[in-house]
Amino acid sequence: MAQQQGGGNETKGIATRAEDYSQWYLDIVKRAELAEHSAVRGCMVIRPQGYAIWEKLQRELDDRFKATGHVNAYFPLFIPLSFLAKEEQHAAGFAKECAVVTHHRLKSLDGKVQVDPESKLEEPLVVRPTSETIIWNQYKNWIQSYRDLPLLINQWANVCRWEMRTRLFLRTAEFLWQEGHTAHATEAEAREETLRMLGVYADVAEHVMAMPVVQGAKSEGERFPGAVESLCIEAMMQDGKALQAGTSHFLGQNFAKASEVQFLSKEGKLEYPYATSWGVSTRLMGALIMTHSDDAGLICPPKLAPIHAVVVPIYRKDDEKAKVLEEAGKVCAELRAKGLAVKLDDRDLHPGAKYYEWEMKGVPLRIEIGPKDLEKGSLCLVRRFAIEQEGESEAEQRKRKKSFVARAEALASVPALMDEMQAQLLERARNLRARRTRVLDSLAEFEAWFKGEDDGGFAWVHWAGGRAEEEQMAERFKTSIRCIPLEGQYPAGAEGPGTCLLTGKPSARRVVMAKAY
RNA sequence: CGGGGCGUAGUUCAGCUUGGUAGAACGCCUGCUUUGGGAGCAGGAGGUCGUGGGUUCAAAUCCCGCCGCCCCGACCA
Repeated sequence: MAQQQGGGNETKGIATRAEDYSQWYLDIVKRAELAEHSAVRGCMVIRPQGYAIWEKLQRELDDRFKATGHVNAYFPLFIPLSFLAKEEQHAAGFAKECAVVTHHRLKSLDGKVQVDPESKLEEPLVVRPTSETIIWNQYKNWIQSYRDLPLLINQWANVCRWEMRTRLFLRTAEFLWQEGHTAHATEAEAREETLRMLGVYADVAEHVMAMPVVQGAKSEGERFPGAVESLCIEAMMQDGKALQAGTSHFLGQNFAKASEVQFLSKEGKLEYPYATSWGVSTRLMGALIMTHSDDAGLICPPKLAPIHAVVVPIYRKDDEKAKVLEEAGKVCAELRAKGLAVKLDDRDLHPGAKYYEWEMKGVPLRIEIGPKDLEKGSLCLVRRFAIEQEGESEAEQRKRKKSFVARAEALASVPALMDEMQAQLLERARNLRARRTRVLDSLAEFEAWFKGEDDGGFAWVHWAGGRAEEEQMAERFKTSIRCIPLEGQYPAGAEGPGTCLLTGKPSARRVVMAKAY
């Protein structure tokens, strides 16, 4: 193991995926300095390394929102309790995980600063778990005519869901996200919007995060509270479990009715607009980590890497140092001129220490420059990862990641190398998912796979059960319907009707079942 | 909410059973030697031991209360 050095590795090593997948994930988050626990239960601190990735992800998403006609706005953090209560299903769905503000003042009592009991709010304020109700309350003022539609708004915000159990990035009490809230004159238009934004999410997942996803609809039991239909993208993590990576909901007229929003149509009729809402969160950071990283640390796709390449100078004596640093500076400048983010690591540390650190932090490319390179006019390029080959030793793989290339050629090759690594990561993730995907027709096969040692994966199975049957599957196998895939999402041989593996009833199409985060 | 664990230096932890001057490793700072896969030596800085009370000549240690965090499970748009 690369990280097992010099015997006492307690403070240096991280758990391997094979040993303890869950611990491995936590180790990466911590050691790559992406995030850490705060003093507040369930709330994390996103550190600069992690936030830089989130910012790039935000940019990719935001550009696409703008390109599809949306604009950004901002609504309050606090939602009056009565607003949340307006849509019954919605309120019930979030009731168990709300933070509530009940007072507005502190007071020194018995020498201690405490909540002033006399400052009780007339109406409690809920810290938004999602913003449909407060936004639609505002839309009431903005929508009167069909000419006001469609209304296409997105908000970047933090939300709070008082989860019983939290995990860094994957489920935290407070998290960052974006939530799009749109209003449309017709159902068809709103449904089209729901699909369009799901497509945007799938595009970002695959082509920015290099993370393949299945696009589909949620079953009734997994639907967003208040939605008519919930669409989602589901990704597979390296342990075979599913992670819901984004959702796009068709809300029908539920919120318009709850907030009494109506508009006059072209025909002069008073109508309720149709709504959508869609969101992705900092959970995507967890997805990114668990999709690509290895036992040496984070692997970050070039499109999201805050640093594309790190330059590590190598020298012995002062005169060597001066020459090497001069060359390193030039190399950095030339790469930056190509639009790459390059870091010169000239700290007074041994090169090996820097290698381990930047590998842990997931920088795609390392460039070593030493006296030998100056002499030969070459650069040493070391990729963060190489596609695994069967039967290959670690030493062999390490060698394959490293290449000595003539200076000009090396510099010219970097942009293409980034594209290549981006593509390889997607391919690698696709292959991994394919290895853990099965089209199954019997409960016996299903049971064997999910009760086996490796937790199964994505099972494409025929399904005609209802909520009760879903719960039965959850109890027996800890699996759930991740989604009912959209047309075009089905792998070869999985299309068409069949019979439900549990009930034996006829089924129109297969669904994806898996264990989930 | 159930089960388990933990709160002592920046971090990870030892010390607690059997009360008696606050410890280690890593990290950090300084100097010298080093630098192509986690450097070595020497010196140094750094802690009201989570919190409130009790027992005692004396409490990190024993007793009682409280608070907080982590992990596993239940739950989870």
